[in-house]
Amino acid sequence: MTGIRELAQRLNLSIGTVSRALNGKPDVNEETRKRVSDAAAAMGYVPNQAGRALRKGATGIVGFMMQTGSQITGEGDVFFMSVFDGVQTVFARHKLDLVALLCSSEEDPDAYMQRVVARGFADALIISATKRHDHRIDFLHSRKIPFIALGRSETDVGHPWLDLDFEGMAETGVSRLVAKGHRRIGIFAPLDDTNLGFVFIDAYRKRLESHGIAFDPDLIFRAHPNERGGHDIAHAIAAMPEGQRPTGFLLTNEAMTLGFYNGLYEVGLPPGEKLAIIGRDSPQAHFLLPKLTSFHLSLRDLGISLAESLLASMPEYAEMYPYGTVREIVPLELLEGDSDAMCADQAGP
Amino acid sequence: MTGIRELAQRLNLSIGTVSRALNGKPDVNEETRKRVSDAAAAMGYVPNQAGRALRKGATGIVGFMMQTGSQITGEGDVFFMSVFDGVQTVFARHKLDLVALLCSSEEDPDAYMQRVVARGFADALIISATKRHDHRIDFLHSRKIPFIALGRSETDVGHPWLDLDFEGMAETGVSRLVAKGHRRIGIFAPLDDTNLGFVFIDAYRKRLESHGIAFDPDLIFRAHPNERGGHDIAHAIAAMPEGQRPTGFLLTNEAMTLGFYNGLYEVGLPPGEKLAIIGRDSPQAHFLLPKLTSFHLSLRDLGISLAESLLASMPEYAEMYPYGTVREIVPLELLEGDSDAMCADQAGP
DNA sequence: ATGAGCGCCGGAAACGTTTACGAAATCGTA
DNA sequence: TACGATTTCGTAAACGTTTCCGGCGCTCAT
Repeated sequence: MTGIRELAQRLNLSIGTVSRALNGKPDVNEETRKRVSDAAAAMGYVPNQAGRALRKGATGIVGFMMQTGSQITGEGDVFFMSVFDGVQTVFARHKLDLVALLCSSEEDPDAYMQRVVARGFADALIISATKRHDHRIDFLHSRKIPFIALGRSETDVGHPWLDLDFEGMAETGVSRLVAKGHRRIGIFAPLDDTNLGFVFIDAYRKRLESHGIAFDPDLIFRAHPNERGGHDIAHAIAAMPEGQRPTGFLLTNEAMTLGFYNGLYEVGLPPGEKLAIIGRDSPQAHFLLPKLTSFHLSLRDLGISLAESLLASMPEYAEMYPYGTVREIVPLELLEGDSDAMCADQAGP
Repeated sequence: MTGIRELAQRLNLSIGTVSRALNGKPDVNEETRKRVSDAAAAMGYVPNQAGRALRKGATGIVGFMMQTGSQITGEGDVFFMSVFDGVQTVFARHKLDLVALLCSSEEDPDAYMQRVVARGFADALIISATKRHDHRIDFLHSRKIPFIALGRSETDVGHPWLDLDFEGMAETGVSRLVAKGHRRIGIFAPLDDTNLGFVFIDAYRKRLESHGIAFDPDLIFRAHPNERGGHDIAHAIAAMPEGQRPTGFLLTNEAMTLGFYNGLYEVGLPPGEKLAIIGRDSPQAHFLLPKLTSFHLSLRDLGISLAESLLASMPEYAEMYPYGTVREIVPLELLEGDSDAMCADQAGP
């Protein structure tokens, strides 16, 4: 292994000078700086992670915490991959490395996160799938670890977060379906205490009542937010007496939208005919028939915002991203399709 | 931050003794060892990653390299998540940490891997989606980094690998379809030079010829190995003149199987009626109608084997996993369904 | 000519941990 | 009692890097 010592020796320089040259410190001659970086490239020198981290007290690593375990995957996997990519492109500009930290299905997620933090593994963290009351937020705040949450939460320590506009989706979704004559509008909600569930149901209920429609808890369908969950809901709907079934449905998850579509075909309730659907857009959804009416969001852009907002809350990057502590709800775009094109007279009683 | 120094001071011990006590070294009194671990737990002491890594020359981290970028995701995401979980449960037993290294869509995967290795970020690596000729293998071997490949490759440095039994899938798949009267059997192949493509096509061709059926390159459908790819193939088939279409089809990818199914419904070629299908099993596939005939494999078990085989090739764990360097093809189980139940007379000329 | 200022570089400490080595204490045995 | 063996612990070096500090040589103004 070629360390900074070999490099210095070969150049007849001290290791201090070499280090300063490589790190862009001011007090080094430009010519020698070039000599150093040339030699470094030639010898394939890359600074040792551990040594640098030990001295600087920072690792240059940001962790993106996700859940794994096929049956309880918090959100769609495609979702994470795209967001991740966006985050990474921003961090790369600052020579920060992003790693995905996937908590094993056998380990407690909170304990896992605490271990990661205590070891000083990452300088900053991105957490997702925030619960209504989330210990992780308190913990990270008490340890003064820079972090950003993808998702709002009731536990608020003044930390930065980004979240999708679930209120907006509920409101335009409900109003759009009501305008088409629907009065029995079903929605999806997660099984656990993920915060988005509360937010979404609240907004849905309020908007219904503003249209003079009573809230019916039987129209809230709980499932895992993945493809299978969507499938399950389709079957649950088919099992209901025909008069009690929803005539319109609102989904906020990409994978679930796909599963729901397929499930409806299976149970003989083709989307757009027997049931009006507004779902979430995704690359895969572009091939659905009938064309899906959906809420669109660039996940890569979401990742970029996430990264920039996190950097804004880190002292050493704050002046490059002078956003303050961002706490923002990002809107989604409505893509009109045919899946909710059912007209009023078909819409039931 | 509470370091080993504070801990030692509080116990009136030297840091050396504390370290030995915590690391299970023999020359420390059992009573003091207990005192130390109790105090460590009470103070919430966790050894600093960087300090330990610097001294030991090993990080205790294993990297699982994946590709990202929604359009070129090498394999299904569900696939990775499940395998990852299996790997992690094994590593957890040895206090090894597994992190997912996702190369950004903007960076060269090879360069990314070299940076990771040169920095001494991970002690060992898992690589996947091996190419027919794969630089990564040569590089890792030359650097003497323990690694295992998920997938065979022509570049062979005597390294350990695990791979799925693509020959077996081709052989039983072809023979099963031929037995039902099919003579035009289509298969999927990846667009790039991923090695599995070559292996699969070879076995397919040989088995066809052993049945006296001529190989027809038009029956090889190239696409990305994901849901959209499956969808694309369905449309490609529908666009063919009816006589030239395959009457049977073989898929080796989970996500693609799902996309293919849906695509076939869209283009009016329902699976099991107009086209016999044998695909890859997945949790999502259990809900397909007609019931999918598929090759099943526990991805979690695959992950476990992967982890154990990697450990077997690491000197410090070799005696716990005395497998030598494993280079193994793992078989898949055939799950009989109805998607290939089409009888001979329907199967066309 | 002399001191201040500046550009550039070398020396050395420091980060937190592990581990080789030696020392002290205890024990058993001749 | 004396001496080797054993147990238990402290000391200090080492891992690779960054950064503070001091020093050299040079220029420029006094």
